[in-house]
Amino acid sequence: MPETVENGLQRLILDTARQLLTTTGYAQLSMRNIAKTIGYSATSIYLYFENKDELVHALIDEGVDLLHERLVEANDSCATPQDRLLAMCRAYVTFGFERPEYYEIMYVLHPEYIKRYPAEKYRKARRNLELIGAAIEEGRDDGPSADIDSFLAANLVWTQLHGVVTLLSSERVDKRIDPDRLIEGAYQHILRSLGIKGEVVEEKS
Amino acid sequence: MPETVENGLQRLILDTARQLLTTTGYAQLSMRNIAKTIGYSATSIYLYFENKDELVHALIDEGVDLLHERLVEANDSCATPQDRLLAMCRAYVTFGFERPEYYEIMYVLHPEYIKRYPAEKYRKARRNLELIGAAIEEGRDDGPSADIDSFLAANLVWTQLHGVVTLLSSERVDKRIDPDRLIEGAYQHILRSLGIKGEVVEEKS
DNA sequence: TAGAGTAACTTAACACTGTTAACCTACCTG
DNA sequence: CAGGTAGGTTAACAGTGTTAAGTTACTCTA
Repeated sequence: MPETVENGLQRLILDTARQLLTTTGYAQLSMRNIAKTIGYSATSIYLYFENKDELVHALIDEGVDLLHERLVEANDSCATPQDRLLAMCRAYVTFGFERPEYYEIMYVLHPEYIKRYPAEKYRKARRNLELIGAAIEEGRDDGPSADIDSFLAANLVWTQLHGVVTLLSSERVDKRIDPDRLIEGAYQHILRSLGIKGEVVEEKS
Repeated sequence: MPETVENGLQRLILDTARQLLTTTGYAQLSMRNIAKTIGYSATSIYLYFENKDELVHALIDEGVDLLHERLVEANDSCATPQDRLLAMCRAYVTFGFERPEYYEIMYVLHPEYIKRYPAEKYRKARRNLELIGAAIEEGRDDGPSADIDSFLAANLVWTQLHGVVTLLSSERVDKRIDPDRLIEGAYQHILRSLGIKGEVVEEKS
């Protein structure tokens, strides 16, 4: 029965859950597995989390923050709006492939979780889309339009990227399709449909 | 212990599974639930299906056929390639929303299933994309390009539609976004990026 | 200092899940 | 009539999330 000196068991549970999620995947993320690895009984978790959903919500929250960091980083690393948009698209897709477990609980898993997902966390998730929307807004050739339109456009970018990430990483895309070409094609697809004249460097691999 | 006169229990199991899937959703589709509704024991199912995966594969197969019918129907109902492409996009999205349980097992659920998904069924699923690819190929303004390119384009269309369907039906899209506008926007997105000059009728609702 | 209260954690149990092994029973065949 | 087998069954295993009840051990108060 180990005892944490610091903030207590809650932190330990969350850390273990995150580690278990990233190493063994969501399928192995059970209350009993978490408990076993920290040497507590499974029911102890319920002293700090109402149920598994709430625990997963906390992990989703971490994932949203993680993605946000990456998007901000991409956004800050480029000067022009076109480059910023493209960099954020790349950052999003990279996140999807590098942290599939996070991506899964954030955007793929059954929305039983989401139903009870607190509104405050929704707001955090929305920041990411607003970041994309801002780049679109600034990058428009024909002056600024209504805010809601660039937000809609951001959502269209999102759906495109989400489709690429999920279908590729679930291996549902035909093997004759080169993943990189599909991804780069999606970027071109996005830029062209937004009327942004930034050309994508042709793939070479 | 009811007894089927026709092809036997296999058919009955499959019919019940399909009905259970569409009425109560995948979450309630358990071996014991299927067995209970037909008045057999759960283990009887294993006399006709190796495991639950194989049963789900059969249902996926039905879903693929169902979607294919709808796409062919859409394809046949329009004259120009542009209209055919748009009609198929609409048919795909409509299928996704009208048969969410089928869509879920076909394109969303965890790919543990897909891993063992037989190659023959992969081929059937590919027909749907080839249908879209053909319309793109014919609709191109600048003459025919290589076959693989229009197939890639078809996959890009697919990822866009898939993203819209999954994010909308999992209620992850911001409530300030009108679903219909997002969907129609996706169609415009697709047509514009493909360089197809067919204009989409402006939404009015 | 004794007693009460409570915080932190445990075990046992319930109702599920997919799946396997062993069994039973009725029928068909040599 | 004996034997094999097709087509079912029950019991069980290992796993899941979750709840109820029980057990410590520490702290605060009269």
